[in-house]
Amino acid sequence: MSVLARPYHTVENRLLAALPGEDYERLLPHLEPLSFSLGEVIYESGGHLDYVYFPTISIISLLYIMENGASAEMGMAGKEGVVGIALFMGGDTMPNRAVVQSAGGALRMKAKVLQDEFARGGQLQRLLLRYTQALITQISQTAVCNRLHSLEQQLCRWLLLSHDRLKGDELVMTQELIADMLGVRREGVTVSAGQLQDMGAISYVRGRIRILDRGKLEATVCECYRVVKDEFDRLLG
Amino acid sequence: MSVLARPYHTVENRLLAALPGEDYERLLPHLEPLSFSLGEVIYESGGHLDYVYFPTISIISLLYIMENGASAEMGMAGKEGVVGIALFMGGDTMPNRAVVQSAGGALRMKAKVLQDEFARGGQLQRLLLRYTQALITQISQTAVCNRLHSLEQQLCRWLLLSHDRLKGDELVMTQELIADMLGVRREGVTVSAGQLQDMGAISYVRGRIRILDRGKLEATVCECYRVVKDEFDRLLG
DNA sequence: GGCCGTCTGTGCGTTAGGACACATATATGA
DNA sequence: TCATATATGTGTCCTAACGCACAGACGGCC
Repeated sequence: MSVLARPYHTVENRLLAALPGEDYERLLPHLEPLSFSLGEVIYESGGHLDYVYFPTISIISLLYIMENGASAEMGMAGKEGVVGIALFMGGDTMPNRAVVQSAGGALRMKAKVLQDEFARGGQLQRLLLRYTQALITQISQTAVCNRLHSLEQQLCRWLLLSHDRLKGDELVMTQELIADMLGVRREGVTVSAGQLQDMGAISYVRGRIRILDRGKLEATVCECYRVVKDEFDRLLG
Repeated sequence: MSVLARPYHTVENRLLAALPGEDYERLLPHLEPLSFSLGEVIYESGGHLDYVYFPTISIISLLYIMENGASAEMGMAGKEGVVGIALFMGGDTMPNRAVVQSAGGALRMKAKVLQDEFARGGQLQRLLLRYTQALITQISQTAVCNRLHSLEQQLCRWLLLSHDRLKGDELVMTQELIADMLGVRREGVTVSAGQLQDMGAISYVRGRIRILDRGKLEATVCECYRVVKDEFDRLLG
């Protein structure tokens, strides 16, 4: 079976698209398409997972929620990755929440099927581990960026990472939600987004962000974006 | 071979100590003890690794160094873990630096030996993956803590995480170096460390910190410490 | 049209931490 | 014993971001 003959939605996930035909054929019957709506919680902190999810055009945000309700994003997963790494890493659960940041499709696979396939030690294992390493870099860079860079730079990083995982140029997301992701005040996002809008990088209308000029975002962002992007390309490109 | 019959230094690394006797015997000839001195760089950002390192009484810090020289720690590894996860995750290198934060012993194993053993899919693979998941939680919590908590709380977290990995109560580390780890100014560390000293939690004399009262540190620290500690205990305990 | 809920814009006082400048204290070695 | 390098303690000013309050502004629905 050639790549072109694969169902379109399957190929849209880059991990699945990178599987050799033989592995792909074995797994195809176990892949079930589904659709996520904005804000949907895929798993809770410490919550058990029955499936792993391979996003196709959706974006999933990994958030940590503090005891006092404050939150901050540690990373995100889109068509380049998978949600539910605890299932093959062996820990079964993670102490964070996974929330749909951008509505859209995904494919799910039963935990048991994934674990069995992982245990074979083939290409899927290799891909999942490399993806996990890239995710570690993304989380690390979030830590560094949180420490050392301005809100405006972090917003640029977040917008660029999201844009890379989006189909078009429009992101449906209020400033309030972005503030929750970045772990900052909503007003702070208003100010920084206003600056990006003034320079013509984005337009922002009531929960709809449109990326107008990536170049301007890339000129404003800190090095953290590039580090993460390069590492994903290196490991999975 | 019983656990007690194992060379003392080997058992001091908890990952190795958790191996079944059969696996342990196969790997023992490939474990080579060595000693790290304070400040030694184990690998550079993007640098190739010939060995993985299992710390016994040393502590290794994983730092990201910015283009402008600023730095921030993303995580640390001691007797509970291993340095060089890129070798079994498949990425070969990581975009960070590993530096000896506390001098002491470790065991090293040739990359090839580790990779072959990992590919067997046995207990070592399981342990390394679970450790990696715990490390992800540590890095995530660093990101969240950097965003949401005070320098004093972060210093407490750092001291407690280090203390858990230390043999005694004394840590040889200047405030300057702690500042580099936490990604803050040296003066900020002086002030926060002064507060912890005033409350009798630690004593601090020219590059030697002594933990006097863990309880007081635990009363000051944010929830991040507990989340990380519990996750390590759950996954590797 | 008019109401209401949601989203965004803005202002103002507060605060944690940064940048910089020094003062002081301790170790080491000539 | 003195010089010097290293480590820590303080002070002053500055800035980014926070907390809070409230003013539009837009969208949907009656």
